[in-house]
Amino acid sequence: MLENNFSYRYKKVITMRSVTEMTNLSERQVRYYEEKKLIFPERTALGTRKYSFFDIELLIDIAEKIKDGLQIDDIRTKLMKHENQVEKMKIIQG
Amino acid sequence: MLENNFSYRYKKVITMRSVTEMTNLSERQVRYYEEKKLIFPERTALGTRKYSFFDIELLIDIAEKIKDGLQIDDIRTKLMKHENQVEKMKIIQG
DNA sequence: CGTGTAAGGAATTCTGACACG
DNA sequence: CGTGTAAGGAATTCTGACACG
Repeated sequence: MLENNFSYRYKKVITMRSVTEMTNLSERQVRYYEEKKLIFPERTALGTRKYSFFDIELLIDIAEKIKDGLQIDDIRTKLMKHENQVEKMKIIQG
Repeated sequence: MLENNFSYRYKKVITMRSVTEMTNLSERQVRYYEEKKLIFPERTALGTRKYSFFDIELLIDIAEKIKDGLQIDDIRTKLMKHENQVEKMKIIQG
């Protein structure tokens, strides 16, 4: 029992199949969002994609924004902005 | 971003492949421990097993106990005792 | 008892492409 | 632009069994 809860959210262990089940997206959609640099799954030695719980959350968020009429490029820009802000907060807060 | 970190530990999403990679056990071993009622993976609609991070921890724990010379039946007994104690603590505390 | 292995079938995942609009 | 689909190959996972000890 050495591991801590915190890492579970970011560990890439989830298969495409589970991703489609949890997000209600198609494989095509999930791969397309990767192609468009919105998500970054890891690959096993044999090339199968692995996603984290965080990726799942992100995909659900992305799907919602698309449904609201946003374009993928804009979503990526927003995500990157948000990421930058998190980084800045970290630096400011020390 | 609705989900909470806590559930990640128990959600069954990890494939056999990842389990063997993370635990260094063989598929045979993992299935045998299930046969012996030490772990309880879920099944997808199509019959493939899914494990949680908690299952991974448990398997690592089990592997250690076996290496120490314990028998599987004894390990199961211990695990169940521990579980009962956790249950009792919950009742006592509230 | 706990684990390895070969066997065959069924389901998964991948890539690149064509299609629609 | 974002998504569906058919195509074929490669790797995964499953079960039941035989083996060793």
